[in-house]
Amino acid sequence: MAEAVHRLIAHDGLDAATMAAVAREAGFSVGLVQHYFTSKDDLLLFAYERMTADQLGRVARLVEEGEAAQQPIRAILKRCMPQLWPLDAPRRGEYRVSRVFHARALDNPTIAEVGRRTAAVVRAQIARAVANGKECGEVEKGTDAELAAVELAALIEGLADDLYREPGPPVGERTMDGAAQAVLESRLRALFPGECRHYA
Amino acid sequence: MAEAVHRLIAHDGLDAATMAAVAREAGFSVGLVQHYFTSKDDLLLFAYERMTADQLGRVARLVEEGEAAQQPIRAILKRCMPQLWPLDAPRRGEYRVSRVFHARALDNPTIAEVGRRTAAVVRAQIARAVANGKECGEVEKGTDAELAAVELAALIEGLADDLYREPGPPVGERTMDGAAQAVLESRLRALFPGECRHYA
DNA sequence: CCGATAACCATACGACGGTATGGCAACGCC
DNA sequence: GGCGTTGCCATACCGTCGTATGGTTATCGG
Repeated sequence: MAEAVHRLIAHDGLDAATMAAVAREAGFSVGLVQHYFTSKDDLLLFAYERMTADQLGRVARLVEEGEAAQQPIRAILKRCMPQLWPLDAPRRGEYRVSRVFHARALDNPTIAEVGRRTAAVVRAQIARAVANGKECGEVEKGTDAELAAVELAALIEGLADDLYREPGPPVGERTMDGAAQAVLESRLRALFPGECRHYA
Repeated sequence: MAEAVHRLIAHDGLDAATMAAVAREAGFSVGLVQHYFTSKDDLLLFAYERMTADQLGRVARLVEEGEAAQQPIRAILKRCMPQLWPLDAPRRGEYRVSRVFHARALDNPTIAEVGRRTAAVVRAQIARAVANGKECGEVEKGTDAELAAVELAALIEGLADDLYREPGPPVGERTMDGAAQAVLESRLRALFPGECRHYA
């Protein structure tokens, strides 16, 4: 059912995610989804939490893989962050859903809390990455990990908006896609200038 | 009427901005707002355009003032950008409205176009500021103005989200407010390291 | 002064969405 | 084998919202 909600919102917006539509999309009856979710808000909240959990899970897996392959932290971050960018169809869908809930969070404390928490998790993960970088020599000692995390997290979010608005084709003489990648790359290179001294 | 729409959305969300509510808030009858706006979408679009125009106008005025006072470009930018941040009540209102329309833009091409245009204007203004900075010595010649503009614009947007979520009080041991200011300050200082050679 | 256009209003209409209700089938415990 | 609990459904209900309609007042050019 959560998948149905996700599909509907991703494809046609929140208004399309009516109880009847969700039931139809999921192949059940309206009564059944009522049986599992006491209200529509419950349903939406569940779908939202599920999606954010998915996203965080994906990046966690990437981090794990990267660490296993002994990649430098900068490289890991560079692979993780575009996970939250609307670069292909499924992620454009996720972006759409996230924006919808972002707006809904303005008047729904529960949803706002989910958003707040995931944002905090993202920041914390980046901060940890930077701290680790200081440990292993990729990051200069003077760098403020918390501040760097705030910056990078904000950058990802902001660039995601631009990427959604201007997909593929050019803005000016460069594609937004390339610009976003370039900006991220440049900031990561500035924040992680060194080489890891642990891995040969 | 546009003001009424703005107030309602800013205070109670999009759902509160019903035709009847808008009419009541504005002190008119439902029929009258129908008289001026052929549909609700029209009304919302108008209110949205009005708000973005307001914002851009404010920024433009600040730029003008700054130039008149012969402030360095970095200082001007530093004063302009928080205009788009939800730091006080009216700007929190604007932020809320902008998020609502941001979501609505996902399924409404006209609104999306307005968002796209204003984002482009913001980017262009920043890019021009950077270019001017190169001219007058505040910015290093090697800096890519377009790229810097994309970065700064994205940064503002992303930080705005954080600021709305975590107003005033602390996250970790620093207020988000301070963190955002610090991040912006640091990036501006990195991108505008020099002094203007025109003004004594 | 008059007639038309614009400002303005109260209300009716039609549609739709979330929830409530009552009921049917199936399964498992006594 | 009965019986209650659970899974599941169709549909009725009620509120609300956007819009349509018909009419009333005011404004103003000729």
